[in-house]
Amino acid sequence: MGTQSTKAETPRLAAAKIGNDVGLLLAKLHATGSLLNNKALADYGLRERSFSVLTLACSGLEPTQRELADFLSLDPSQVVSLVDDLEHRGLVKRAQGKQDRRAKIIVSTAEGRRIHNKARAALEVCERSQLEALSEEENAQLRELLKKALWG
Amino acid sequence: MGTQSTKAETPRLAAAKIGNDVGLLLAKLHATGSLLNNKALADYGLRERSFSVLTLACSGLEPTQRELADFLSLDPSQVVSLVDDLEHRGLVKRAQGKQDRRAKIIVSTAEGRRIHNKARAALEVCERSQLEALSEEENAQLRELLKKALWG
DNA sequence: AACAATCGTTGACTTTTTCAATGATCCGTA
DNA sequence: TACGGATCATTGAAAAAGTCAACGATTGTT
Repeated sequence: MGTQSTKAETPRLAAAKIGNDVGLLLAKLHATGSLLNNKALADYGLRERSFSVLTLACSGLEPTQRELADFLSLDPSQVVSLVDDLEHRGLVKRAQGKQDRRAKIIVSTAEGRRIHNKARAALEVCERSQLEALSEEENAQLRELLKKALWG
Repeated sequence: MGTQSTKAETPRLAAAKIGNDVGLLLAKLHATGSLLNNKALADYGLRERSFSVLTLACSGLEPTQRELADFLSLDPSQVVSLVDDLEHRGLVKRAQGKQDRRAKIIVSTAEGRRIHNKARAALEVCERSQLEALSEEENAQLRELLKKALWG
């Protein structure tokens, strides 16, 4: 995640054409965001990824591990580790797939939902501060554009 | 970057509240983008990061390695590796800092600029396909929002 | 029934990230 | 001017993350 000074960074280099490169802008905003998010989630023993898994486990959508891997752009083996960790801590559990007995469905426990609610609140504060330069409307606009870019 | 199927992903899980989490949206778009970008840059022996460094080296802004690290959200030691690689291939060179003799300024060679132009063209095609769900106007809007979020 | 494909899991392997230590240099201050 | 603390690039080691092939169990297809 690189060296991240707390003092406001003077973006002398943003003038370069690269400052228009969507790939870099995404990488940069993602990097600084991850740092803040992970810091905020540390109080709950979570990181960005385990939080994502927990969120989906709490969603009622009953995702399989394969779906989690696809949705989160992770290798299936990484999902195994994440779920192992959450399961050991009693926040989620593996249930057998309904149509497919190979698949395992990840569902949250009551404790998992409790932790999730707290963590989510903390993350929202965090996200707001990350995007504080954006108005409420621009914030929503950004979300919509990202979603559209991903899923049309 | 995890398992990435070529077939269109059915975003069943996007319905979850997490589909509104800016952090996840950024991570996801960045992940899929990186994959495509790196594939496109492979023809030139570059990756996203070395391309970024090369771009800044070509910009005329005469960045120091420290500035590169800050701007690209990398550890200074990672910049050393990236510059080492580009320098060995004759695409950039290290010059002594003007005011500060500790610092090293990274500048492009003629060959570096040649490669950069080709790579940039390839990346633009790639980026356009990544954001094909967005209109030209939305594309520009996304850029502006990301820049504003980063630098106000 | 046989076959290829898919799911979760494991383990090995590579790459990336993180961090502390170092010599050179800069800057503020006594 | 000289001292002391800070910053720069660099190195190397340790930790974390990512990649990949193989496996048993199960599925769907022929």
